[in-house]
Amino acid sequence: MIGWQDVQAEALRRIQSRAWVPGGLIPNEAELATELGCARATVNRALRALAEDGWLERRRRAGTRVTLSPQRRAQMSVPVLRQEVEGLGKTYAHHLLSREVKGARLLIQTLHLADGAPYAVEDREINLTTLPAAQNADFTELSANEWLVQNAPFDHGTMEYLAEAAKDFEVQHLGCAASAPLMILRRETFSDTGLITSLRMAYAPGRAVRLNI
Amino acid sequence: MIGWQDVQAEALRRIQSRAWVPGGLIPNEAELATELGCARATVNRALRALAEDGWLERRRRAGTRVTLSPQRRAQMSVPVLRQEVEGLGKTYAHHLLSREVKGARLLIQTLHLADGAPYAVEDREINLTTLPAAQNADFTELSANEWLVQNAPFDHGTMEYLAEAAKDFEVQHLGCAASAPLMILRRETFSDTGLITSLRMAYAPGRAVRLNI
DNA sequence: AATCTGATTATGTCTATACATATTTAGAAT
DNA sequence: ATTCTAAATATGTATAGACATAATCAGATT
Repeated sequence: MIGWQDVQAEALRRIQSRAWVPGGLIPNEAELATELGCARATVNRALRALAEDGWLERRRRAGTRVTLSPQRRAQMSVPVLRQEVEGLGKTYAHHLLSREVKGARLLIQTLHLADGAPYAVEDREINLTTLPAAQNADFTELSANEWLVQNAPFDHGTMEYLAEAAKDFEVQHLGCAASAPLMILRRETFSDTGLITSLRMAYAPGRAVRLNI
Repeated sequence: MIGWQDVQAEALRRIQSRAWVPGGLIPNEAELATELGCARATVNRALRALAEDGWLERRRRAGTRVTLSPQRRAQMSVPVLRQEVEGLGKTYAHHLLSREVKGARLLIQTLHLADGAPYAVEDREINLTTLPAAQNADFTELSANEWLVQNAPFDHGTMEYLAEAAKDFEVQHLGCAASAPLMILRRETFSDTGLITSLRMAYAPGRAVRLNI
């Protein structure tokens, strides 16, 4: 019995071997089903998966084409520091450095530690308009990062990694050399009602952002 | 008529409202199908999609559970410099800086330009054992990056972003300050027969790695 | 108590069929 | 030629039914 993964593998072979040329139309689902000896639904599932992975472009009635330049996509999970640190086999801890309310904005600074050594410093702003509950949260036990993961499911957001020279504040808490090159993460997350939180995280030297492709 | 996207939306609502508690079992497909008034296949498609997005964990016979800490995943496309630069509305160009064969390794250095200004310098190594055709390729017209995209479909690979101080070689070609903080990309790509190519790319200051979540 | 065995069960998948929907194409009317 | 309209077509999706597969459970055996 031929399954959808077999169909997918065969289709991918034809794409990579250029039997199906980039930009060109491929046979329709019914034809492929007949040729490969399976139901159209099976072909559909295989081609849909390839389209999700960026190999094919599909439009009703217009048919299915091989993507011109198959942009490979890489996935990474949104970092939760505790898990990241514990994944390295180290013990996670954090210190609340400061906490201040300015109007509807709650400003928080946190130092994250791995085996007692500075791992990252975080400068966070929480929007109390969209998330009033944060006003009363105690971030000394549960870090703001973790509290938000548990209490504020988000809809969408943006992440941005930059290389910047360490600022005084970061030099002080990370214990790195003055203006050392640091990996900086900026992130903003939104719920359907608006901005929840934005942050700037500076990682201690040596931290890499790894992705699999 | 209730469709799989409706089922997905309803399930997501229950997850986010904690009607289905994190870590807990949810009703099985047959029950949900009866409750929502659709076929099991429709529920299956919805829950499968949620599992792919990390909201649910499914195992045969064991049932479906809400993921304890829904690790949101971010996607980015593997950068092809020409497209990246042209996406910024600038003109792309490149210079082959050096090309050398050392045994079975082809070493290539390339400077990438955006509107004539240095955008990145690339230090690449191509494995001639897995890709002998590269020996005869002319990388002055088509950059090594693009030549490989077109001629060496890869299976899998790793990417790693780092923040490092600019080396002399990079200072010289990017025209940045000595030991300026630079975003560095290391990448290795493999085919089923082994390593195809590895590279170190240093981006001119200010370049960010953006992801959507 | 420990181990094995078969029944049970929830998800995984395939099939045939049907209809929906977006698009294109061809033909008719202007 | 242009515009409108209807037919054709490829993908999208829903359904019932069937069997596959993995994990679990309960009972029997050692």
